[in-house]
Amino acid sequence: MAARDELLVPPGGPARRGRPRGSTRERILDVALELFTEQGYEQTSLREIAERLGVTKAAIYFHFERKEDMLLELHMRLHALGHEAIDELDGLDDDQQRADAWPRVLDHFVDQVIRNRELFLFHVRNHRALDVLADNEAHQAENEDIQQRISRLLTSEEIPLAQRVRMAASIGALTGVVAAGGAFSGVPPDELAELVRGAVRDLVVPRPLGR
Amino acid sequence: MAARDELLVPPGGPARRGRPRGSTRERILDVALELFTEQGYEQTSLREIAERLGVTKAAIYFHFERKEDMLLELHMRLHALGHEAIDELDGLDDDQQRADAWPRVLDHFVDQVIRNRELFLFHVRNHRALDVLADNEAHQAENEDIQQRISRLLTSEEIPLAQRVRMAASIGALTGVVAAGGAFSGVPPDELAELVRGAVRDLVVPRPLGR
DNA sequence: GTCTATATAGGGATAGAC
DNA sequence: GTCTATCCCTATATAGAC
Repeated sequence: MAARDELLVPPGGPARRGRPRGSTRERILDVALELFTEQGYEQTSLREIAERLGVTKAAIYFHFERKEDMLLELHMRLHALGHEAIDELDGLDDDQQRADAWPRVLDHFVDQVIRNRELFLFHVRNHRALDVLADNEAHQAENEDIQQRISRLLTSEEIPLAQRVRMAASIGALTGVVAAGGAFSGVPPDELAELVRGAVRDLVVPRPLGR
Repeated sequence: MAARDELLVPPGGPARRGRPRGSTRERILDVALELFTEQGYEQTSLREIAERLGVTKAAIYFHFERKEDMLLELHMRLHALGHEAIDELDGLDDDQQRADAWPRVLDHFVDQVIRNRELFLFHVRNHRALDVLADNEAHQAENEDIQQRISRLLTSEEIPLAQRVRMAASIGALTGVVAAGGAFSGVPPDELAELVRGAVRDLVVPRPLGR
């Protein structure tokens, strides 16, 4: 749990506790996050990362054995964001209950996502690239992520189709706002989160009275 | 207009009018669409496409001068899908009017997208890759696409933030359903489109009476 | 911790035979 | 229209000097 929270410190953020662990390593990850998000993992070469930092490729290999390991570390930070949602869903008995709890879970999830826009966007744009981590131990352990649970819910036959469609739509709506990137980058996270919560609620909670 | 419609014939579909123009070329595009969607444009090699067709890379170069040209041709087919929406938006005077027409435009757009799921998904997953077409003549001519218009609307200061957020969310919602891929692939297009229309309408049309 | 140099693999693209 | 063979470039990754 403590370890989980530690993953959430903002990349390159202010409070660097304990040993001043290699600022270079952090700087590499910062640049990697930025470029992976912008261009995609596979389109980003080590040379590119190294150049932007003013070092050589070989220098990077001192900090990360493989290119994959950067992807892995960034992905781990993201996992932490979904844990509350997972815990909440796991506490329920069947898929219909999980579907009905969706508005509540989503409410909280929206906050997490909006507040970690860049990390989330990195994930959205690279989730296919994560396949390369398939046979990585550390990843296997931490895996079983939200994405998978959600897919399972979306295909569950216990839930009416209309409800499943709206669940998929609500995730998409959230993603859409984050992916609109530039458009809302000036809006304070709390304000944006509130607007998005209102929107997805209308999407996912049936209208009370006749149209 | 006629040419535009012709682009919409289903890839590898039944009615092949005029000269039986090279079935090989069509088969290449079919495979390309599938692999580009699945793995991404840049992650798909010509060797891979060729292998699946049982030919060699060089054979592909007979039909397409450059790899880009496959991307271009698929992209062109997609452009056609957005034209009604563009025409409808272009008929209006200012951004606020366009924003208010959004529900109507979206209604129609949902149909187009759902009925051409694979092509749309191809686009969503590869729109960054389209940058390589930046200096292509044929593309320039046809360009000025919906994506751009939408971005412009989303950043327009004439439209209240809350409304813009909901517009972004509605696009995302549609994308989310399509991207959920497997989950709804069994559902007939018309039924799915109707469900999605209902959902995005709740998102984008303000609730009539007090909560 | 960072460098230069190199090994190895795979990509897109072209030439020329059939 | 499709093949074989090849060119050139860039990618990840490693070895070994400083």
